[in-house]
Amino acid sequence: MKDRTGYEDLSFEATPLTAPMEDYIETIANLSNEKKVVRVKDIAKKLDIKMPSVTNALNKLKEKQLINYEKYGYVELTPEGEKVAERVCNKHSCLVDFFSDILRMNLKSANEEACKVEHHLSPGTMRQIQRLIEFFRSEGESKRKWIGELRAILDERRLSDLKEGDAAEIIRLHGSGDFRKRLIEMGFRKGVKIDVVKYAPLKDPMLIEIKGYQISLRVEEAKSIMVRLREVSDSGDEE
Amino acid sequence: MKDRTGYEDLSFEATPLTAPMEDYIETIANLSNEKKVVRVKDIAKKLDIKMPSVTNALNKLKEKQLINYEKYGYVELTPEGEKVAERVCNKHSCLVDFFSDILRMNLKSANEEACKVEHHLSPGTMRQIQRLIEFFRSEGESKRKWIGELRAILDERRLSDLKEGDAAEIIRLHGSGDFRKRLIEMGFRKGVKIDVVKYAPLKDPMLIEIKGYQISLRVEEAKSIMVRLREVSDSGDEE
DNA sequence: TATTAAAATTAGGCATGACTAAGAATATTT
DNA sequence: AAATATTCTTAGTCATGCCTAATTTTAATA
Repeated sequence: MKDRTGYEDLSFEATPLTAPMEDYIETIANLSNEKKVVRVKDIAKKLDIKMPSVTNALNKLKEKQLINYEKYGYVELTPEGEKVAERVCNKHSCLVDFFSDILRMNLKSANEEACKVEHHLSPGTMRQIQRLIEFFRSEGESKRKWIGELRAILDERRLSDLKEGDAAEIIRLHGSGDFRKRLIEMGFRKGVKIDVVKYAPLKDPMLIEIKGYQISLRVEEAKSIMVRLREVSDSGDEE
Repeated sequence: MKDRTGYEDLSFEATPLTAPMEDYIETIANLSNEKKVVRVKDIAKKLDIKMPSVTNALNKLKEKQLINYEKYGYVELTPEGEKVAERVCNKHSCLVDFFSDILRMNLKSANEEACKVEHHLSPGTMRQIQRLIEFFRSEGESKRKWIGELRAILDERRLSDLKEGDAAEIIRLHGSGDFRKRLIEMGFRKGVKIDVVKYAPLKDPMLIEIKGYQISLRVEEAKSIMVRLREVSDSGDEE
């Protein structure tokens, strides 16, 4: 770090970015595509943190020469920053594909899970996941049947495992006794369609829609209802 | 947190464990199986951190009633701690299976990657991965062929992507010009077996063994040599 | 243009979780 | 049993990355 050597630049990119810093870069990249200019406020909102935290991070990213940024000004990625962003975003979308196309999770969950692990997987691992996805996507008659088989398995869930917006169809009822009887009386039978309207704030009673009626179920109860996902919901984050 | 309410216990398990804390629990569980007693020193060594850091963490885990631990004494998981450990360890081994059996990574890499992401995936995601693994393992004639196809793809790597201890077989040489010629002269031909002996400390020149000779290759050069993994190496962490 | 509103920054604080240095407790050896 | 080694803890430091409160700058409005 001594000056006067003429080699200061060599120390750049030496320290790999931390997970939160990668998140900043990723967020800035995404906002650049959505908006004309990227402001501190936008980043704070997207990451659900307060503005001073953003200002602080931006100063660090500027030091690393990953963004152009002047006090009270807008934020822009440098070419170097773009490179990082591309790397991170590629990881992210690869993981989203994995979680949604292969593991059959809805887009919202896929995105959330991708955000959580994208900073921690090595390039080698990502490459293998990428290939797995490509293989699943490549054509082939016998393959299609096989993938269908797998999806049947992956799409079978406990009702309690579904997310808001998921649509499903009853396969069977586990459990026994009074509760089971009550379910059957309410119309819970094989083939009947169910939509998950939403969860209570505490995530416990879940509100579902069945045959036009909305019913609130305790999560513990919903565990005994096996369903098959009808479509991988595209539930975007409707603001 | 005010006292005199008589309800202090209710606040336990309220805060979910952080990733490092989960690591401590996991490490303690593993050491319990390996050794008679678990000591601060063992944990420090396993996690590659210094002893004071361990002491510090143990005090926190004790507060959360996840371990039994007295000053200068041994460490033991409480029943509550065991529960956490089981949850974490299950995640870990499920991920190791995924990385090794499905993505075809060697055991060492699989373990490393599992360590990095195991704290970040939700139970729902784990369940889906679990099912994917089970599906791959379940029998079926046509399935076997299909899996073989997938493995052929996943086992094809650039020589530079292999890890220490991996064994492979040359598929083809990319690149062109002098370097390619030189490779061919040295015996790099389709079908020839290669073992990765080790990487230099800086990870750049890699030392391989081919036809009984050890050769040092620059990673950049090794990228042009496509190989097929011969066996998923069980390279344990030989101390 | 003066005033108000919004956005951004500075300053200072806090929780995590690592570290070093130094001293105390326990084990091992002689 | 005394001396030495090892292990462990305490005390204090540091980097991250978040926060709140207060201030400053910029933008919008009257």
